[in-house]
Amino acid sequence: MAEKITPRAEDYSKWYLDIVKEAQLADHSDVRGCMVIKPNGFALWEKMQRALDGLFKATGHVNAYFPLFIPMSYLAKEEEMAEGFAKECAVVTHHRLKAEKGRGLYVDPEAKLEEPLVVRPTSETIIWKTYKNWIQSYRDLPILVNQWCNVVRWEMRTRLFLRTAEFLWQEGHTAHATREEAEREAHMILMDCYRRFAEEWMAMPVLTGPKSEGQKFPGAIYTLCIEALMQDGKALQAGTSHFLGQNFAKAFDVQFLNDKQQLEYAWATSWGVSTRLIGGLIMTHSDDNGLVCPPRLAPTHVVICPLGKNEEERRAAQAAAEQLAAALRSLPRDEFFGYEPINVKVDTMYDKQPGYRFAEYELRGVPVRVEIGPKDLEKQACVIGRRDRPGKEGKQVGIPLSSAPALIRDLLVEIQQSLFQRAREYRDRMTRAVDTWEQFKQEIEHGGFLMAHWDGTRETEDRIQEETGATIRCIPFDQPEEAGQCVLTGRPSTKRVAFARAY
RNA sequence: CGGGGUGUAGCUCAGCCUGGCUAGAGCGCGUGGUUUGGGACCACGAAGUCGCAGGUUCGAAUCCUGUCACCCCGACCA
Repeated sequence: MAEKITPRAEDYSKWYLDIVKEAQLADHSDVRGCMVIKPNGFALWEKMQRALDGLFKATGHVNAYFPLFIPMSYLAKEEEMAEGFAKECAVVTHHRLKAEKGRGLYVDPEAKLEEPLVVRPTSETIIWKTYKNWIQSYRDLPILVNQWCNVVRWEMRTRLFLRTAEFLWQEGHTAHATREEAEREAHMILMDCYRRFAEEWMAMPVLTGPKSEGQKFPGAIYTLCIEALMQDGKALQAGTSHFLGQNFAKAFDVQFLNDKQQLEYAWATSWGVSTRLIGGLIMTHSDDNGLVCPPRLAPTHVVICPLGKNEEERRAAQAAAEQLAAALRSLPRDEFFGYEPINVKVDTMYDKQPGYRFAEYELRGVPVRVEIGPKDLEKQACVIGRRDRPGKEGKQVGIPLSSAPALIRDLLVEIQQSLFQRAREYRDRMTRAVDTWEQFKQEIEHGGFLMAHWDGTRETEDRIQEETGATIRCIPFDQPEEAGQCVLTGRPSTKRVAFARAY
């Protein structure tokens, strides 16, 4: 079975690419480092967008849109950011081509732009340049804006979803009158939007907390992150929320008059998650049979496969399937499914064998599959299989058609919970405390998060990375304070931090 | 940008070293038939200017020169 997918144990990154391909999520495009997101993959992204957008709106944010192109001089205004992104920017230098017979198309040298335009790698600069015009008084604050868009970062090595030259994301950019309010915002986004989304929708447990100085975003005072652990023991940065202080307000001279009639620079945050989350979702739940998709984000919740050896049997089975589909679609809408109807597909690939059809929907990650054949119809019943327990083993037979809709609905909720629980158990099992350098070097080879004391210096972090490939992923909020000694230098430390090798 | 590799049918590749007559296989695709409760089989069929441009030769997928693209490994990253 499942010859199309390279087993995880054999080659994890090949397995990952097989899943992306076989679940029809995305393809490599002809453009280096860029992907074509196929309808299945995009449907997943749309579900993510909808859930996240709901969380942003519920916390007072609104959507807007800023230009794709950023004048190079804007990017230059904030030094750390300029330095951080300089090496990976796509640049527009001309505004016209020429078409000539015999010579074809070429760039018109006459059409050189006075100032090069950078394709946004992130939008802080152009947005803060704009905010200068929006902000004069404390009464104009806060500004709580988000945008859904694409960005380009000219990466050397790319992998579908995890790192592509162009990717889709959302970027929130907020402006506040006080430091406290901005910091509250950065924390709130991380905990109430990103953490909740990761855990409650993606069923992906995450560590939450600041990045170390060495890992923070260029231009930020500090960066908060959600950090997940993939099945191969490598960590994935799944989302970040930055407290930017007054760096961008100062770079773009955004001052406002506070209620004491004093001029003050505005306080900023920015935060984003991207299509990388799709990569994280795949590597958190999927197995050697294909994609496993948590029900809350599944483009299709239920597939019903009517079975029959001839026209007659098929007609009867398909009628029953359509009826069940209609019953599922008309179940009362609830919060779990985003107040949308359950999405049901009736499969009619009769030219393929049943086994092929079952395997196909396992590849695609449909959480629940229903089989209705002549044997079931005799008893007005059906067979229900759950994707998180693939193959024949997870099937329940003889479920009466009349009670199937409610049962399937509950099953979807249960699958969601069970995926989260399984992922959390794995993550917890792969998270362990280490106290000596020998232990550290040995344990890092087995992947997972190593909770170790660190002396807080950049030098130590760099040395650990050089020697082991591991970086500080997160300084978890919920890690208790305790006296200890740095795992490398033996210098005093008050808290363990999470080390891992990462994507 | 350094090191390695590959461009032949929609996909994966063989053929190239040692030039030769209609350029092959598997998968996929189409048609017909037998099948059908965990990835079926048979028959027939469609499909390639052999990455591109030169050169050598009676003759080039094959040899030579140039060029482009992509992949893998390193330095950078959501």
